[in-house]
Amino acid sequence: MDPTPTPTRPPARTRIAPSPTGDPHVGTAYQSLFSYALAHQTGGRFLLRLEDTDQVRFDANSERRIFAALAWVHLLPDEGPEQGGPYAPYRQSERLPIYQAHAEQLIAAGHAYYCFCTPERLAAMRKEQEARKQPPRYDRHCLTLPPTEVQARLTAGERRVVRMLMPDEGVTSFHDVVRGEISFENRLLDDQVLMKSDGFPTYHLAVVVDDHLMGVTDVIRGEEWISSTPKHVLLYRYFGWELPTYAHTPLLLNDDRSKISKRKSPDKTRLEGFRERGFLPEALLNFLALLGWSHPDGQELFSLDEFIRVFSPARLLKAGSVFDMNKLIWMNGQYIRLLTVDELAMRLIPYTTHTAEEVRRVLPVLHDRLRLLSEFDDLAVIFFTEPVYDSALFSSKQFDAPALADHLAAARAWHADQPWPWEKEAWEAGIRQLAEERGFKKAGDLFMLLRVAVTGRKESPPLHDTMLLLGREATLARMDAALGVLRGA
RNA sequence: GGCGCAUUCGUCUAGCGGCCCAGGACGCCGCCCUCUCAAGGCGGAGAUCAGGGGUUCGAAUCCCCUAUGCGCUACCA
Repeated sequence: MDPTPTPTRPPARTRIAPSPTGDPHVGTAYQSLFSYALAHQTGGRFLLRLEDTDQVRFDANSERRIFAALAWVHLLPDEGPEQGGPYAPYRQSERLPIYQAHAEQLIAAGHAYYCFCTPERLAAMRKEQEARKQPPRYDRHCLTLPPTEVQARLTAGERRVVRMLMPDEGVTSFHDVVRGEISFENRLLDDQVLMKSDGFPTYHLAVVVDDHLMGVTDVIRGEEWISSTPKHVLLYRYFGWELPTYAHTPLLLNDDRSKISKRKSPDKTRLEGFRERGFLPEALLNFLALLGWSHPDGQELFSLDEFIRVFSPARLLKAGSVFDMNKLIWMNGQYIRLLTVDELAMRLIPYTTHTAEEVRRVLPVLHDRLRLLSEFDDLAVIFFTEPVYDSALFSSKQFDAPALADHLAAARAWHADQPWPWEKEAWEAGIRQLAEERGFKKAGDLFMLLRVAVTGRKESPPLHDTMLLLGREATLARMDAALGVLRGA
């Protein structure tokens, strides 16, 4: 039984390279999903590399949280800062000498140069270019500095960056697995900063050096990186390295079709938020897999293992997709229904104030009513807390309050006479007969009267189930309490 | 502004020249089941395949143009 791509390719080494700057992002799980699947379907490895090169935005807690979030969605890396690996260290901040050496190699080869321009000068230059409606690009002021002056300013310890020297002409193109050939004119490329003045590399240098050194064969990343890819391709060429395979995935979108953002979609960006609200990681993953990709057989519900089996980057779509919370919630309900009572009870523990025993007891009647794990306590409250009656709920078209009280009293007496436990068929027949005797136009109205009396709500699991779960004494006591309200009102 | 990428029901998508006056899923509506709410079952509304030109006997599918959207344009990733 193997209807799917027996990969006829060497093992893939893929990576997710988040920057630890805050809340673990849904995009990280989205990208990881594809990279994880490709690596594992080819017998390769999936690695996590921390791109902590921005000292300004760095957040010390972020790494731990990213790792926990990936663990939660079952996308643990095979190599990374926590579990190590043959290409450690996996934090870029611990690889500074490597980037330094590579930057110097580029300078020596004439593919990069030192730049001493101040932020002020660059800002002024950009402003002027903008005013003249020209594309903002570095004017290469420092490219022509005499070598002796460069040397002198270097020894003086002046602040400087290293810039990449872009070719003046020609075209840089690369093949993208999902979009085909993409080309950029070299003369339009800016002389990118490779090494910042604080000694840290920029993304462009670090990603190329590390992907190569770590043996990454397949780069799967978001579409927002397409524009920078020519710079990366040029770097590979300067270093004389073999290019990885590129696959740029579609973007996750806000409702207004802009790139998904915390500001516009606060409920969709934080991975921890999904966990807090009671989404199952397998449902989130399944949902994410269906954004920008579809199962070859049209299946909507499938496991991570199944996804690994059939995933192919070539089936990735080109257009971005809006994250539809409605469908995710539906899918979560599907996954909840797939779980056994015992499994579900275990999963509910972090979301409930009740004991595992209590959860297991009432779960059978709540199972089909749950969409989010966090909804459990609200649904279960009828079993654990005495109802606070809203007299408006008792209102009936047919009877006034005193009449309802009489009916309820009769029903209460009838229940008290029944041998416990109340047997379903007999109980239901009894209620219907009582409804008829007491002149109810619809038997359903008596059921509703009892429902409100016993649960304090107009919606609940089937009444008989509910009463059995509550027990004889509690059920009768609640009827008495309801009677009090009805007579007082 | 420049460059790049994209464009099938409200949303996620199937489709890779004839099987499509476009199929599925979520949502919505109705019906069934039913003591309520769910779950489940059945059915319905919903897309002139962004627009316009080609190519072809035949185009959602290939080519060109236009429009629109998005992305990038930092010593952020």
